[in-house]
Amino acid sequence: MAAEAAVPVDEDEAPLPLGPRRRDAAATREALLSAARELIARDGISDVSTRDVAAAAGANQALVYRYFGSKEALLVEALQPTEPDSTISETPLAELPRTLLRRALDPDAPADVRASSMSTLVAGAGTELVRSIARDRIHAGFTTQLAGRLDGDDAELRAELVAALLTGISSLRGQIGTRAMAGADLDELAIHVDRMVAPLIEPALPGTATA
Amino acid sequence: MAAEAAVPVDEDEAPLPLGPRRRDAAATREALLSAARELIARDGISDVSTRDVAAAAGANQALVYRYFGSKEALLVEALQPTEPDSTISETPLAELPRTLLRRALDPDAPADVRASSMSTLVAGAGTELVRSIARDRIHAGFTTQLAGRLDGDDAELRAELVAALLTGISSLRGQIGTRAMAGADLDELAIHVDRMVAPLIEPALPGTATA
DNA sequence: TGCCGATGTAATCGGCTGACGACTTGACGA
DNA sequence: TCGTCAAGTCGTCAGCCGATTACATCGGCA
Repeated sequence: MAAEAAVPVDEDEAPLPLGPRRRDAAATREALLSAARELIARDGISDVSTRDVAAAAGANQALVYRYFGSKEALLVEALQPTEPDSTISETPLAELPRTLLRRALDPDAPADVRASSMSTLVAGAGTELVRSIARDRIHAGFTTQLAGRLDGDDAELRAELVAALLTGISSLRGQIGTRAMAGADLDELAIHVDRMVAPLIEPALPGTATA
Repeated sequence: MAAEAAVPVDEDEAPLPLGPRRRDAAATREALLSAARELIARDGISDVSTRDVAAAAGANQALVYRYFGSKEALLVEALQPTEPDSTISETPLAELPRTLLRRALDPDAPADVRASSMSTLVAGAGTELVRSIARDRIHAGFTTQLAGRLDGDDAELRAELVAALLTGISSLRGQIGTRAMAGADLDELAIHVDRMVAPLIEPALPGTATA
């Protein structure tokens, strides 16, 4: 399954034109991380074992403990975002709901994106460790960024409501496979999401009573 | 223990989680089911073992297999709704969102209600069995009932969007414990939920294009 | 060249799990 | 009184898990 294990055209020096890359600690570590993200995205956090990760990475299971110390530490590092995401801060507010929706539901996204997505984290929230990771990721990577673009005093709550909606949609469509949700066209979904999110992100209308 | 001259048959299904109920097959079976629901509601579906259920029920672990045949069969029966719920069909549409929200977030609800709630089912969707149960439960117990009260051709999709929102809120507030969501007052939440759900349940506005 | 640390491997340990079979206990009827 | 059978108990098996240890091997450096 490891697509990069057979072709040693990676960084560093490449004095070996042929032959498998052996005894490369950094590459092995990265292969374990990559395999962990792949399995997390495919099977969920709670269904990942160190033996599966090692096998998928073409490495020995004991190396998980040499390089990460514990299974938890491996998962924590695998669930970290690989690169900062500026979607929320750069997308126009009017296009933001469907942009976020599209990204949350994209099944072809890279494994590291899917592994650390909100719905994957919520689905694997069986341990306090995963719960705290999910809490921090949603807060730092979603809530504060979106809340910063909203007006009003309860901007943070409204931002989390957007997160809740996206998480719920992703769960019902991608995991449970509810009929209408799984069969719906993405644009059709986006229309409804737009209308649901609008009251949260639009500035308070003067004509609408606050009660 | 020959002191009692007459043994009245009064302790049939007394809700006593403790007490040496001996040689009562129906009661033991029910105790196992009740304990399973309690543990599912507390720890999630995937964290329930037959030994834990038996211990919580004050029964022997082997009895799980005598009365249910397998762990799966026990869980399937434990996740069935104990009584039909007419909340969706009887509550006025205008009050429905906050009524459903209150019920989804009530931490004092009976164990069987919490065990078979949408968020619990979604959180334990690690196996295809649980996924199919969640699919059926949401469809029969929520989607069709709510969709039946909505107008328009995509009523089922809009009903599932309500389910997605409630599921997401319940997950973020009850499991992850996101800051704003966990700290928000329920009435404050209900105001936003009302505004989010309104575009889904209100009859199509004449001024809005259907495309 | 020969050493030695870094890298990788195999085997194993203790624990928990679902599942099963053999056994014991108790109640009830002939 | 005693046989029978359901109800409940006990011990165990096989598998997977995280984690650890002892050992094998490669490769750079003196």
